[in-house]
Amino acid sequence: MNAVPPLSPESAAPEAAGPAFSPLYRQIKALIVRSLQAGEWRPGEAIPSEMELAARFRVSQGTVRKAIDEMATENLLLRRQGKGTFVATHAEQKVQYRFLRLEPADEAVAPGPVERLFLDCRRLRAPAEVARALDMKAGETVAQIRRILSFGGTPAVLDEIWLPGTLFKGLTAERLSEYRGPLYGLFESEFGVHMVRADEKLRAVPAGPDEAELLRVPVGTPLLSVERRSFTYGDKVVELRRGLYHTAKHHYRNELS
Amino acid sequence: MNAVPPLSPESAAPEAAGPAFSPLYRQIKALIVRSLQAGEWRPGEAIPSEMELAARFRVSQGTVRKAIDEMATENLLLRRQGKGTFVATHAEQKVQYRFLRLEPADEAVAPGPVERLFLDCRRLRAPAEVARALDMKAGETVAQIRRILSFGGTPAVLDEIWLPGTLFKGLTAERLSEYRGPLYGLFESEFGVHMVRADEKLRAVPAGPDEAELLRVPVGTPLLSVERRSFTYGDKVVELRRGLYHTAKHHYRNELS
DNA sequence: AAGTGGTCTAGACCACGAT
DNA sequence: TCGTGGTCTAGACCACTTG
Repeated sequence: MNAVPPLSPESAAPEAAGPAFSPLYRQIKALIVRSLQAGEWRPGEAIPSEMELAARFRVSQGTVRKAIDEMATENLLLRRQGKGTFVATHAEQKVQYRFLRLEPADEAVAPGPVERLFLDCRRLRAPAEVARALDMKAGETVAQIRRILSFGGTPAVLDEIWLPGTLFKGLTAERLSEYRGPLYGLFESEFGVHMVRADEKLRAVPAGPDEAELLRVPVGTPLLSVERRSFTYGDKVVELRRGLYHTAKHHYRNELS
Repeated sequence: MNAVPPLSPESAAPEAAGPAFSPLYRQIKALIVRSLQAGEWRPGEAIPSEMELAARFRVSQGTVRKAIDEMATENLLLRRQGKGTFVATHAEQKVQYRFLRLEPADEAVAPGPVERLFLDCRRLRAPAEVARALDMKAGETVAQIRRILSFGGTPAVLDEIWLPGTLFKGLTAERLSEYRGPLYGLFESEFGVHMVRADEKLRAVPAGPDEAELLRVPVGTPLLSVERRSFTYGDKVVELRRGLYHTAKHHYRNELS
């Protein structure tokens, strides 16, 4: 027994250009991703057990397992032995601020909670550059947020965030201030947009006048510029973010392999 | 049949504090790592087939496979379907400069080859800070290299590299200049030291007088400071490196998930 | 005790590369 | 054609969590 007909490897990619062969577990994975995308299971909830999914897709448990394995290493799902497999979430997670790589330079300093201050939240027509990065037409409306993150009273991050207007309709400064925890948690629960992965481009730049004042540093101070594009399911860009990090007492940590 | 006696799960971690249980495939993985460490197979060479390893360790092919799977995702090994499984190498690899995340900001610009210029290569007693980072006693001898990387004639990276003297005995400026390709390739073939992973701390800093001259930028220009510790098998630190990246025409790329 | 994910095995067959 | 890694299955048992 190989697979239920509509799942047979041939049916997946009959084109001449693409990969000629797609293993069964990848097709299962794609189906599970589609269910996540459709909101069949919400962030934080458990998905069906491996046995149930195996029965549903008419494959063996091992095949489902391999599909889930990949999704777990991509941080789409979270396995907990004895309990089940859960949809990853940015809210109420042990590791808050999953995408923030900034950490205290001095190991002795306890990290402490992050203070969030929202400067403004507006809706406007997307500048050409922003529209291009967000895969939108120039002139469509976007939401723009500016905010500051502080550690122990000292401002360390100045963020400028751009979001597609259609996805974030009722976004206001008020709702931002009320919400506790990371922005991505709010995006999930209030707008049903789950950030799955991101890429970043880092540069060292001098602080401009406005930025210097907001971060309380002299004009020209070197800052770490972090340009991030965030994606949901299906590799769709849903956020453009430009962060300026003051790296006197913090640094950006990265692991290579 | 579970395992050959000396591999029984119990024997792996009888301590009270540590993890009470270590699956068989992790024990196999540890054995393979030990063989790599001992140089049984050199970088670029093929290791024995899964079947051979299964016979050697008296486990099933699936168990060996899971061990190798983990090592492949950690970039210790490289699987090539139909050919075999190979020891990862920094030399003669498609992706040269595996640990260098700098790339041209303008996508239109072809990357082109990197030009390397060695400024000096000395042996000296390790400053306290360097000794601590390299897990050495203060005063032991270390090798220090300074060099510049240029792209298309424009200097972009100024590196200062510290290596334990005991591991890199015959290291001279001459041998550095002669070798083609990434430093880590030379470390592998000439000194038998294979870099397996690294961590980095990034900051934005102003260019000092010397640095400014070498990188041909004005004093005070913001530079991206990249402090890297590199590890061999067994999590042993074997390199400390401080890079200053000029990020006007390049940026440091990172992926988050 | 029951249900979940985690491990291990054994065997069949497929895709790929070299010969 | 052969040997390699890659996929898929089926079944047994283990470890962890909850009732």
